[in-house]
Amino acid sequence: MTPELFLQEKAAQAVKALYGADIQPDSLQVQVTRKEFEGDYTLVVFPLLRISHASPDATASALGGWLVGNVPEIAAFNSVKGFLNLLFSPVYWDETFAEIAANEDFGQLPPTGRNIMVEFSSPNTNKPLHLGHIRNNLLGDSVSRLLKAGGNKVIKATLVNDRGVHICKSMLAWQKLWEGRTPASTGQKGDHLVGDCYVAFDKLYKAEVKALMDAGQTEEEAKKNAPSLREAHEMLVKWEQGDKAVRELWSMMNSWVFAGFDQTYKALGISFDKVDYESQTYLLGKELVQKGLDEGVFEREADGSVWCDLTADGLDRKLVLRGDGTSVYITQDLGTAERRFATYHLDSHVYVVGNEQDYHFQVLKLILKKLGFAWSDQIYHLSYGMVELPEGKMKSREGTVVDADDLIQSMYEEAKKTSEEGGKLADLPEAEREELYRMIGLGALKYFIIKVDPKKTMLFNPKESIDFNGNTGPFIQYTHARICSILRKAAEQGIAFGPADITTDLAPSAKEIRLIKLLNLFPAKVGEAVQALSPAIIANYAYDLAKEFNQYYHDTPVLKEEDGRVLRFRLVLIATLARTLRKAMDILGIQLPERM
RNA sequence: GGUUCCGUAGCUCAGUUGGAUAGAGCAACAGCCUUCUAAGCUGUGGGUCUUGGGUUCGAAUCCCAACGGAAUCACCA
Repeated sequence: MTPELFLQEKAAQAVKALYGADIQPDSLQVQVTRKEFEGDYTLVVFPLLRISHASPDATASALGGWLVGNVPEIAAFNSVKGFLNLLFSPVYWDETFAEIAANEDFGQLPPTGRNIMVEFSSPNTNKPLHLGHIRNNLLGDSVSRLLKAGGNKVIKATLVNDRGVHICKSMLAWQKLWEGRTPASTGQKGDHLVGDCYVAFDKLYKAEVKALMDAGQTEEEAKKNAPSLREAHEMLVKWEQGDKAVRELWSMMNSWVFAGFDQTYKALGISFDKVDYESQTYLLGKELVQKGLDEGVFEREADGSVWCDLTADGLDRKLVLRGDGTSVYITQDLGTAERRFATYHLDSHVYVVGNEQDYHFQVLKLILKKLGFAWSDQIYHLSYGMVELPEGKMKSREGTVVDADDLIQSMYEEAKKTSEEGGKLADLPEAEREELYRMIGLGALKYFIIKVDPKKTMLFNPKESIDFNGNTGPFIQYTHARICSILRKAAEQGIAFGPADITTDLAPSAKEIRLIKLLNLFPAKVGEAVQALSPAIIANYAYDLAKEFNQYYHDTPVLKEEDGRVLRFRLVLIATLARTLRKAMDILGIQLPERM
């Protein structure tokens, strides 16, 4: 039981005993005492004044007196302006800590029996991944880990957008300009090669548009009439008809992109349980259109197109099937959602998709609800904000995108540079050092992205690069490495320790109590983060833990402690701290090195 | 114009179901390596929480309005 719940319960008993009133324990407000006051937890007594009919201080004193007299765990109290500060006994903290230390899975919440699918990443196969995709990938991956820590069964899924006119554009440019070039022949990563094709197409297209406009066409006409765009559309039609040559070219170029993506995913430490390809799912959802028509949820226009009228819900009319009978984006999403809930017996489905699609998901949920699917309420759009550069939004056409591979590489180099300046790893074999640089660089990148509340637009300044000091991934990794160093030395000295070394007659210092209190918060933080689908909560918690340790470390020389029992107590404390840090950072997908 | 989201220190961000004197980091300045790793620690300066109302014992937090910024409102995905 958390101290908060414990106090609420005891305080409710106190109110009953003193004033004879029955109140709900959870209606009482208990919070961690601010550090400028003396105490561990604080009960806010204002809401109780109408029951006590006394002044805030008198009420607080009466309650405090009762609690100290009747609850052995509570050692002392003081009251300040309506805030009742309560001090727990050292025994209480010893017991609390002993429970944490003995629980190998501390922070892992009990099983919920729920199956949750998390869809994220969902890349287009016409260009390489950039910083915006990184935010998506890291969020999706850590939310998956978070939900797992919350006791759920999680399926990580991605839907690769491998078909459509945008891919045809790359294919066309390749045919026209670079036929014969392959990743093998150029040594270029496949996704970058195909991305270059896409850029080349755009250049060609723009030149054609300009030429047409010079010849007297309006911009609108020119954009529609540019020959390369027409060719791309023809190619898409051929693709849909299953034209052999087009399909072969398509498969080949897609395979290059996949190989490139795999490399990037591997570098990011991200994997999926289930990969869907849009080329195989884009026809899904059409039978739902019929169902909708049968049930009168949809209506058909004279030209054959099918619509869903959402104006009564404050939205617009939404097209769900084109006049020519082909499906649109949302048709497919309706179909995949239905199939997934049925196939995987999902209780919930999280979509990690940028906030530019807020409207789309609003519509998706609403239509599914109108179609009578009870699970439509269990669809969560984890909507995240854009990553902006100091100059504003990233624009691929203006070459202001931050490429994912480049960024990962530069993080690695930064880590290597910083580390070599310190020179602490000189004795390690090269391969191990390389592995550490990779871990630290990636840790810096991941933490930088994840620590920000998902829904906020965030800013990335490439010139200032990502910091390795302060509230950063490497700071937490460094803290862990320091703890490991102490534990290593203790082992060298032959000191054995374990949870059994925590006995109730040891009085933890004020700083140790702060650490225990903080540790104790972890499961609640996980619960809160699961509720909010926000790994940022865990990131900021891990930072607090690390910072608290660093302050402790600074003036508590653990290994110099002469009293063997106190020494072992402290070793258990920091070992538990390290374990909790690992669990927290595991939720973020960040590895913690033992040295750095 | 409709809808949704955001606005906290010079900059990047925290801030729990409304609670005490609003917190970190970066940047600036001043200290601390003979002591378990200085990617660290300590200190100083820096705020009309965009603005104005309202709700109440109490508001950065909840409600309304205004201002500023973003996204979206396609037979694109």
